[in-house]
Amino acid sequence: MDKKATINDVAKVANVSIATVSRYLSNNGYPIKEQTKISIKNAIEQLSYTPNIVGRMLKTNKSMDIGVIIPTILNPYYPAVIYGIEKKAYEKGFNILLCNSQRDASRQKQYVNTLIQKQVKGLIISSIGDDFLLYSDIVSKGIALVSLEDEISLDKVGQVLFNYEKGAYMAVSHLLKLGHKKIAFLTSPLVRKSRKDILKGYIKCLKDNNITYNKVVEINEENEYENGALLGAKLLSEDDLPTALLAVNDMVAYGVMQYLTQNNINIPEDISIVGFDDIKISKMMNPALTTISQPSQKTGELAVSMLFDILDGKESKRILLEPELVIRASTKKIRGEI
Amino acid sequence: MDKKATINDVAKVANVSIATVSRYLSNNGYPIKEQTKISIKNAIEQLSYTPNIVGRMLKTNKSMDIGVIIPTILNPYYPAVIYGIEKKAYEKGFNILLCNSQRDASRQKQYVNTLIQKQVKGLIISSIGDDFLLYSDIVSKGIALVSLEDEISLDKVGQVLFNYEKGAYMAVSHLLKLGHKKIAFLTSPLVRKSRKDILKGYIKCLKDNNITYNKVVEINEENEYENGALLGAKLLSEDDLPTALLAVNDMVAYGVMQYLTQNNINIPEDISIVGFDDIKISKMMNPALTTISQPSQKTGELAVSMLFDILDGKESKRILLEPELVIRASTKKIRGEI
DNA sequence: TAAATGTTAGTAAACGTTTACTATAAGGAG
DNA sequence: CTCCTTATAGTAAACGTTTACTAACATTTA
Repeated sequence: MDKKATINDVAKVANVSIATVSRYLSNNGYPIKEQTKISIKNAIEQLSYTPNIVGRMLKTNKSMDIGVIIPTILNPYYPAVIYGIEKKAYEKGFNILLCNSQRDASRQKQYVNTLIQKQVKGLIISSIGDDFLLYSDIVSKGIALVSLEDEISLDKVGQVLFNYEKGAYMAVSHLLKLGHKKIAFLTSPLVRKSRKDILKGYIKCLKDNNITYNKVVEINEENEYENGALLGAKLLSEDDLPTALLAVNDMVAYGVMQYLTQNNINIPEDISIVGFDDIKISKMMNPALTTISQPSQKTGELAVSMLFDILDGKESKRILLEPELVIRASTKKIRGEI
Repeated sequence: MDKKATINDVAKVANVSIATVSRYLSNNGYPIKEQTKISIKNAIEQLSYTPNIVGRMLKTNKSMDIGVIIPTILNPYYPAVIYGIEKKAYEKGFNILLCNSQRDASRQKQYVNTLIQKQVKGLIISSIGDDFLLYSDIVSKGIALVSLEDEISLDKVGQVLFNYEKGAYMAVSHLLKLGHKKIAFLTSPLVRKSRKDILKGYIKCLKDNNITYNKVVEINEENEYENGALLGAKLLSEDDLPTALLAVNDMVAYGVMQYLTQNNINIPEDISIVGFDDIKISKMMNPALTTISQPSQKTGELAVSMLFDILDGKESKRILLEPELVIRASTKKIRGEI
């Protein structure tokens, strides 16, 4: 708990200059006598000296941190993304500053500011909304920026996107093929572009198949866990029940499933349901959830690679990941069809 | 992308000294003329200046980061803990450096080193194992340390513990009350103290109730998601099947449930199962999982409070959280009993 | 009116590093 | 024996802040 040892202390004990100690530590080919090396090594041990990265950072301006801003860590989709990010970042010796915006724009802005001030090398953000000024501010500070999911109309920004519209289209197609004609879309607030795209895909597929029935059930709450019950209740309160559902994400789907089951509606016998994301547990649910797979871990890994590419001065890219339909037990042919 | 503006640039533009700018920024009662304030404000805007926290940190030695090391982010228990940590930390203006040890001791050690070098103010760790040296190293560097789940025999370390043994005892009691006499314990490698404690509770409860049947099914894999199938297979490969199961955590329970269901064993009709953790989705499973509730978010919040207490020089505490049995649908009276 | 006080601002020394220069000694080339 | 090179090490100036001193006024106070 005493004062931490610095490079000066080490130099004094080893009876060399701080430059030599610094060189010893940086371990770049600079030649140092074996003798000297040993005494420095001993001094370091004796003082249990640890380099102060803050000092180094100030001098070299080489931060080894990347900021990560996500809307919520409670939807397992994001931990999976973070897993990918952390994995790749660790390989490069980078650390992650994790920020949870809680889907709150001012909180997100505050986090961005802090991260800039902390001199992060890069920033990966799954943003609440399209805040052009925020992004350009980051970029103009020389910080590599990668956006997840939401499209940003700005140069020099890496983007790992997902074809939400197509995903929704595939989901609805699947339900139509099973004979469903009354398909509802259950969703959290339609604020993010990704969600709006899902809506688009849903509408488009219905239109393309000349289905007139459509029902969008939206609620104001952001908390996905509790949304299920709310959405379920709202759904059941109306007449003309659908026979199939598309949920904006898997978590919402679970909530709805649970609510419906509790209200004696069987899945998939009475109502089929398709989720969105394919988080790990979706295959463990009973019934296992049919869903649109979005490669979360890969998204994280790609984001980091892209970030390093930008830092290396390469042209910033834009990747559009394609959805995949994973058919499990929560969807089946409509009653009466063979 | 030009050179970032510094406090010197601001001072020059505003035509004042850097000291004045610094005072303006720190916004502590130091009196500054309105006139001066305005010109500084303008200069800052004009240059779109952002303070460099690294410079500040070096001078003040006041880091606003806390390191968090967890074994895996893929088990939703940890994101919930992180949620609690982040929430509390944000209130105090602290940021989180998230590290995923992947249950790998050397990786954990490396992360600890990096965090020390980054001058984190505190460190919250859910550790792989009991590495006394590692801990004392941290403490001796003046970094506040809080350990989650695992007990550390070291002064000055905050500890948020959980009564695993009692939890297991309660789980087994519950199963016994339902008439089960053949209860197996399914677990990932018994390396962490927490897991060993669960085993203890399991054994003790059986002994207290004069039950001789016991079966511990352990596998070497750490990946909880895939464990289920492995454990399930191992279980079914033996004769004398149990009628009830205790899983080391909810994720393992899901895996097992899924495997058993696929092999035409119904839960809870054929086999009852109790999990451990009560992660959010456990109530959304179908059947919903009976489990021992471990307050994840609260654990995170307590850890941060404790950390700040230590930083404030208060006596470091040790909190033992008590388990709670949450009865849901995955357990029922043994076949034949009324 | 002189001294004391309050307001406002500047100077310069840290904080712990890295690194461009510079310096010394030793060994080879001519 | 001079001159070059190579191996090794030191000096000191940065990096962007904060802050203890000091300074210059203006305003009270006695």
